[in-house]
Amino acid sequence: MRGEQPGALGSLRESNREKVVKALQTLGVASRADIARWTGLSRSTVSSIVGDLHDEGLVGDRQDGGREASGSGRPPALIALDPAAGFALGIDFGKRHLAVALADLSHEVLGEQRVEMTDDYEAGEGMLRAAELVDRLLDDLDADRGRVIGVGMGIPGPVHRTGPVGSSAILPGWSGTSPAERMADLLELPVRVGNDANLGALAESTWGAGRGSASVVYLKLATGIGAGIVIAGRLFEGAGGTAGEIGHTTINETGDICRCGNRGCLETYAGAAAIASLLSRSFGEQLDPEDVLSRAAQGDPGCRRALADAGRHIGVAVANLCNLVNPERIVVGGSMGRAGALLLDPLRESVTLRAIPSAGEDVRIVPGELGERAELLGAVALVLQEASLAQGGRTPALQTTETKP
Amino acid sequence: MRGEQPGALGSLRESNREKVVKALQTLGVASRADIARWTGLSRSTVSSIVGDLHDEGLVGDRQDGGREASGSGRPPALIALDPAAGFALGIDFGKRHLAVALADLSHEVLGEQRVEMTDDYEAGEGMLRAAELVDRLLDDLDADRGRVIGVGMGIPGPVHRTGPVGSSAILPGWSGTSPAERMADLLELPVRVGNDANLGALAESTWGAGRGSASVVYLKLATGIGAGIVIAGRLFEGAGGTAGEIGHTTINETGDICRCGNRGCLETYAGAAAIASLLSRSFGEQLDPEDVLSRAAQGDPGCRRALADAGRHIGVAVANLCNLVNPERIVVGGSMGRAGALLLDPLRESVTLRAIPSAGEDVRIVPGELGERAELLGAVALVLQEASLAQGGRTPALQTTETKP
DNA sequence: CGCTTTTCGCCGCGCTTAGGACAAAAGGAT
DNA sequence: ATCCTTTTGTCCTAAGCGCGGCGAAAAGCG
Repeated sequence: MRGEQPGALGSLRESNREKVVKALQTLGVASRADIARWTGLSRSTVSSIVGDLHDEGLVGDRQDGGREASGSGRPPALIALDPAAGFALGIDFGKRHLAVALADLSHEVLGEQRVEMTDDYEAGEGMLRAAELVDRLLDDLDADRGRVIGVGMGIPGPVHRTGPVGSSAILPGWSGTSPAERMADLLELPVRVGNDANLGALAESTWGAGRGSASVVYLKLATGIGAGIVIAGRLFEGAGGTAGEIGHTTINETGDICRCGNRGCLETYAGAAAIASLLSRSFGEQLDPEDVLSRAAQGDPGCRRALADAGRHIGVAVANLCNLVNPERIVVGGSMGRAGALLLDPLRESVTLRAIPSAGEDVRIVPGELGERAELLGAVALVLQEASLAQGGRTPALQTTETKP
Repeated sequence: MRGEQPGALGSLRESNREKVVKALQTLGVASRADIARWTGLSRSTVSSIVGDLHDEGLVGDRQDGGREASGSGRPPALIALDPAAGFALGIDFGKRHLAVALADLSHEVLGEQRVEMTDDYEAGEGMLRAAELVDRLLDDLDADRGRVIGVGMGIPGPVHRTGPVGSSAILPGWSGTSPAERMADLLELPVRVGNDANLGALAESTWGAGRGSASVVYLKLATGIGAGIVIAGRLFEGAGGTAGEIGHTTINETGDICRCGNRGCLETYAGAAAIASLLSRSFGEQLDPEDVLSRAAQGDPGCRRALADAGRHIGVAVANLCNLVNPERIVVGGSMGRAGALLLDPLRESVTLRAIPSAGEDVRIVPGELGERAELLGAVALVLQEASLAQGGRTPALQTTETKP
């Protein structure tokens, strides 16, 4: 808060610019007068700002479309954000897949590409493949690379703010590298990184089941179990960027050893791998998590029981989370989230039983709406959230590797 | 007089006003040039704003004090927020005591009063006594009641945002009432309520061991165990205002029944009452928490062991909290917090062992600095935090004429 | 006594916004 | 067909605000 010249006047202009851009994002196509009414600014001011935006090529004229019958009077000169003014790129590195997506500034997804990968692929190889995918996607969509304002990158596992990935046991090849920098070098674009649960939280709270809630926790149930916390529309990342690691909540102080080194973590009870291996042992045949889900859907009592138990165990940790964070809504996603009521009902029951009453009553626990696309869309959202359209001062897509969140 | 609604311009002015007030609150006594350097604004702007504040009687001249030897040059005309411009009142309702404090806007505590009460006194009686204490305090200090800008009120137990206290088993007499309204009626002043842990968090993060940290969790260890979470200087209260209830973290799914209705809560293991009753059973004589602390300090091995075990149990819950919230600092207060290293060392050890490494490394766990005054000062801080000195005298609540679609 | 240093008040400049005047472009009424 | 009303967009002016610069004031130091 010191020294740095914000150029106070400029900041006022900038804030009003932001209002106008937001109005255009919300209204889609609008006249200058519409924007003035929506923002509360005067028509003159709006006209001036729209002029700037027009000169910078960020808004374009719309030769009307359909709605010419709005009464008598001079017909409005309709304008809209130029979708081609900027793109946001998202990359999702999954355990067994890789996906990229491109969206324009109006939050419309223009295209996606996805490839399956071998288990635990090398980080370097994954990034090369991702860069290829990005090239192909941009080619296919005929999108100008220079107008990409940023890249969001989803990584499973803890992302420490200082750059290198922590001790992620899910993708061991990623340890010690600084994926953001390498990806930024490869793509020559600014890159922001988020972990899978945080991105899912962002996506569900922006477009999915968390829309409109002030505080949303996204629970990703898969091989690992993670949570992303969104408060007042902003991701809560904690001091070091590792907030939301609910999978390593201690459920039982003398339980099994977890890959994190602790004992009795939630993941050792309710992670997809734990469930599958439990059932494999009992059934005497090798099951993977997908098998568990499909057999449970077909009515297999053992698989149903295993999912219900997992739900109850997760409920213990979620109840603790409700006591601590008291969120308004919890959105459950991830591959195991598809189990639906089989898992969600025992989870809800467990939460009502174990959370203190007022916290338990405040929260609504709902399934996610975005499915497998949650992380990918979240990576896009990470870029759109900071969409620097608002600040006019240029430098949109230079080689500057802004890896700092 | 003629430009009655400058609109956005006013908001800029207001924001700079806020900066100047904040600088004065931080610096205490300062010259205009000091403020300019601190805020980054120009000397002219500061001079103009200080002029406004002076006209409104909010700042006054300080005829120097001591520090005249700061080099050669024209001596600065020192100014300071006029302490008499406004007061903040804090009331702390404890289990066995009642305390009130008065502070001025420069965050200086002008006086305190404290009385002991019988266990579990009636809410109505407590509030009457509090109102009497307030009257006496204002009389003693010769403070003008009309200049009290607000009252902060500390209550042990969950405070639901909608007003009435939830099922607080600590002060059963308070259930169902709306203490804020009753107190506001009694005092004829605006009242804000916070629970004890939240207030402690606010106090320690403003004046105590959490100064300067972006995210602080305050742990109150007493009969109950609670936490207050401060993120970026703001209290995080959750959707319903009950965030931070760490005392009811489930430590053992099949443990003892807790007063909250759940089983195996942290409080049933590490609450002061639980420790004392455990030791009483073993020792065959009635011990209260104070006895445990004093005997442990004198070297009694049983009491030391009990405190260490409590620290370890609390560490389990705190590790979970670190995984979820990833705070920068944890401040330990409350009556049991006085045990010092006896309890803190095992707690730290437990956290390092059980939190995921990156979260465990980020956090520093330190004892509180404010002791018994934490809640009381926090109640004052609750008022000072929202001190509306920043917005100019005119049109305090008229500014909000939002026209959203 | 003069020089340096630091502070403070005042003035003008540039930027921004709000509001009014004015032209433009329709539809409806006569 | 012509005029009036209505809505829109632009231009111009007035006012608010912050910033930089100038000069005066008030010390200490040589």
